[in-house]
Amino acid sequence: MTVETIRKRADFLAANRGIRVARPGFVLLAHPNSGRGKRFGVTVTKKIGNAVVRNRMKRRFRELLRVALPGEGLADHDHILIGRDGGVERDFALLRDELAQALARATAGKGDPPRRRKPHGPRN
RNA sequence: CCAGGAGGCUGGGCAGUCGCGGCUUUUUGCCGAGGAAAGUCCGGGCUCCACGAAACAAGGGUGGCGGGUAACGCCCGCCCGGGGCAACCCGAGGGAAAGUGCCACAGAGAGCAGACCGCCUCGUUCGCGAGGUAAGGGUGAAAGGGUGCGGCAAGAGCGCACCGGGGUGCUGGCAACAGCGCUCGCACGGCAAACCCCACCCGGAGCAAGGCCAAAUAGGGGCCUCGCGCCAUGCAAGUGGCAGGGACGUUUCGUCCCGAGAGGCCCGGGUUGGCUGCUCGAGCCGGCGGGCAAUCGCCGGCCUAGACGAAUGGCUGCCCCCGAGCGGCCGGUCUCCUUCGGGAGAUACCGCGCACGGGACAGAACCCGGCUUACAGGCCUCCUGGCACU
Repeated sequence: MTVETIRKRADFLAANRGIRVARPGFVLLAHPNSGRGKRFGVTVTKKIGNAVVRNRMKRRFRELLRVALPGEGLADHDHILIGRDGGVERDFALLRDELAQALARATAGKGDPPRRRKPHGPRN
């Protein structure tokens, strides 16, 4: 089976309301998509680095998801990986293990609390 | 060999495996980032918009001369000025005799010059005063040509020679310009990256340009068919009454609501989306020819990413380059011993082996020509100066 990529902005925004699991190199979002199969998307903001760094991170994340999703992904869910600082240098095998852990937590329904927007004050 | 100058190339390689984007005969196979893809600073192609042509105005740009080019602010060659022993490097390099403006501070004086000190002459009450003088001192970024000789009271282009400069003629050069002659004692300080003047160039916006297709739902327009009860009032919209239909409640009845559209066909616009523009082009490679060169011509061959939440990646092995570390190692080198066979020790340096770490700047987004900036390491060519050798 092929795993589709997510291309619509609305889907990315919807995933924000799903299960969220944070790991050192990335944040995993999982959100039910009403029967459209396993899909994935990648978000790397300009905060992470220049075009070379961002593209490299996206390529590595795609490879991670391509390997992991058919076996460990959540059925009929959108999976989004958000890049964090340090995700480019991090060892690929380590990232693979961390993605497996994150998917296991998401399957069990245990996510980290969604990020709360603080109108003022420093972000933790 | 050392030091220096100029220019060009390259930007890890091979293999396996799992993937991604295109094309494909959809099994299979082929192709798939850069020299800067970057900054978006110039110049074009291509689109749409505006516009009789052209000129002028405004605004912006360019600025020695000649050539190259589709074009350029780019490139090549040359000239002039400056720097360097030299190779070579640097220069926004038109006009200051069209006009306006500025030249701070210092200084006596800063642009139709100017006597502070000094020098000279005369006078003198010996304190100094009057006059001459731009050679010397001092100030300054700059003091109205420079050096020398003559001259003079002291001086001064006052006179002369050479250099510089202005004017003019001849010669060479396509030209910028150069050389030579004659002439003028010198009249015209600098700044135009101050305004300005002169010559030449420029319409605007950009592939989110532009073109095509178009579902569901809602809405617009046209035509046809059927329908749009009665009374009162009002220009009309509307309002009231009666009749009709519906909802609630078991019915009489009460309360509330509805009461003019419906159907068919056609047309146009158009959101999300899809297709196109989209890669055959001022193209790349090789050869020959013209030209000092930039570059141009001819012939032959080749097709070389076209993505759009955006494809080039992950892992593994071998090799290459660099770094520091470990090992004294059948190498080199050094020290000591020696029966001259060799032996023992050392390891800064060269070489060797072993694991370890690292391999730059950076990712196509309509396409070309440039410029600028970033860049680990490696390779090549030419030239200059010096030293050594034959």
